[in-house]
Amino acid sequence: MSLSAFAYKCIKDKLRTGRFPGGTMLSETTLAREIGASRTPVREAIAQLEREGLLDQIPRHGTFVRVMDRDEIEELYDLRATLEGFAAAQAARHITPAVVYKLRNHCRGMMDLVREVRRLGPKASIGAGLAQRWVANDASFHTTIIHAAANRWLTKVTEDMRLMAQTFGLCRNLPDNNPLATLRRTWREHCRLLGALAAHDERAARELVIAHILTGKESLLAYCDWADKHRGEHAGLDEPRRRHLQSLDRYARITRGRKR
Amino acid sequence: MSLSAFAYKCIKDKLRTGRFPGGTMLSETTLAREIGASRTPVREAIAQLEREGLLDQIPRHGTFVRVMDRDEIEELYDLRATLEGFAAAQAARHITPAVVYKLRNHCRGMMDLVREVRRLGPKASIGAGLAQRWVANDASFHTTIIHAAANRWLTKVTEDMRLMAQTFGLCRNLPDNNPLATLRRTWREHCRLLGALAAHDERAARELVIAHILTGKESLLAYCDWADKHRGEHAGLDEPRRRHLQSLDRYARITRGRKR
DNA sequence: ATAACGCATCTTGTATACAAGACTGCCATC
DNA sequence: GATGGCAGTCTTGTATACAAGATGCGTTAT
Repeated sequence: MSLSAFAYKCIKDKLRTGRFPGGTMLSETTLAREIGASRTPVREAIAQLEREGLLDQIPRHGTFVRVMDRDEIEELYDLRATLEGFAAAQAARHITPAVVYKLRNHCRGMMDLVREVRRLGPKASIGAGLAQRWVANDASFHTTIIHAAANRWLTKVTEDMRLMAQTFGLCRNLPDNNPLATLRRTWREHCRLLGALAAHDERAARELVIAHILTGKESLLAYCDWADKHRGEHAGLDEPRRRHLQSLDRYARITRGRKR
Repeated sequence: MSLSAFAYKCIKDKLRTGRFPGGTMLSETTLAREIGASRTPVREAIAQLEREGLLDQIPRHGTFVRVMDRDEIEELYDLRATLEGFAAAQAARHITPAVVYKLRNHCRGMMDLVREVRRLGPKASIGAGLAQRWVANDASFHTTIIHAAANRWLTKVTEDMRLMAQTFGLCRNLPDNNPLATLRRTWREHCRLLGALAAHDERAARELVIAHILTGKESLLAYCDWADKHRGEHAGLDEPRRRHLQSLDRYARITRGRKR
């Protein structure tokens, strides 16, 4: 594997796991040192991530982790709904028994998760392990459908969108106060979608997916609003946090002076 | 402007105008010499064009101008139909009188084109100038609608798709044996779409755009089939053509050995 | 004649040096 | 005290040198 690819994976991982929160400034030199390569491959990785919409490179100023405002999140989810709706319709047309079987297994896996969460009690918050399995199952379900649509361009574009949703993704630390209900709803919607796909019902498949994703959008936006309202309550001023706020400020200043 | 951006524009232009036909091998060194820069900016430009789907870079072998097979063209147009359909629906929701006015001007411009072509007589082939104006008008019409949708991610993705369609774009040298009819049809469809948009009729706008693009797909595929059938009839073996065939061969050999 | 080997030359991948813009903080000046 | 300039140090942008894989062709051995 090339160093560029390695650097790309490194940075993307840190982005996905929240090690580099929005607004963080990334220095090519520093990253190169951390990764153990020269600036060249790091630069290529950064360029690619910028093209994918995860970073924002401002000439001669620096590259920053993009932050999405509320409108942008809404736009992203609207587009995702359209794309995955199309994917579902195409999948319904082309689907094979093997894929149906695979999707059914995913649904079964999610049912198991529901059972485990139910056993924890109605108010218990789910642990990191369960949350991770949940996210992985959900992602895999959607990805399977996208691939079943058998449209290479669609696959590429949609994967990009999913990555962004996941990265900015606020889903990761979504503090759901009723995970059992959310999980059951997700499971139910997946099952219904599976039914439509197996029956080759293009219209139903499209509409179910669109509704599914728009539901996700609503809950994410609700979380955004909640987070906005409770902003600034973290008065803990440890060093890295302070530095992050500083870089975020710089980013805001530069982009404001530039784009407006 | 940075040299990278300049190199990007240079290469893209040559790609769009058909100077680099599908299968051509691009050498970083050679391009750098031509552009008058070092390999670094050229490399960045190539990387970006690869991400956009116009080039195909094969590690340690070279980078080639992508060629699309029939299926891929079909997939591209299907996706474009979905994306631009969504754009039209959103545009119908958000559209302002100013945008309607702009679109009306475009329609008027196309009507002028129709008149000019009609004056040429029913069987005359249209010249390069007219063709260029036609393509520009069409592109601008669609782009205006996409922007009116007010979804930044959609704009980005769709522009990429349009660029590809245009580049591979076979539209450029589509030998239409009845340009007047095609032009009139295009004009009529644009007018009808404009009506739906002005009336804020989301459903009609979406369906009209989808039909419009799928019609384009059909005529392009028909041309592909025609070109396939008449392949190999160009027995003229001038030096550049020969070199191109050679590079195309190499490309085919490598990708075949690699992907299959 | 044919197959295999090796070298010259192509390709990209990576490291590094240097240039130049942009920010920061200090110091001198008003 | 406020303000303007200036150097040091950050950032990215570009050129270039070198490494290493891939290719093609000529030579040689069978």
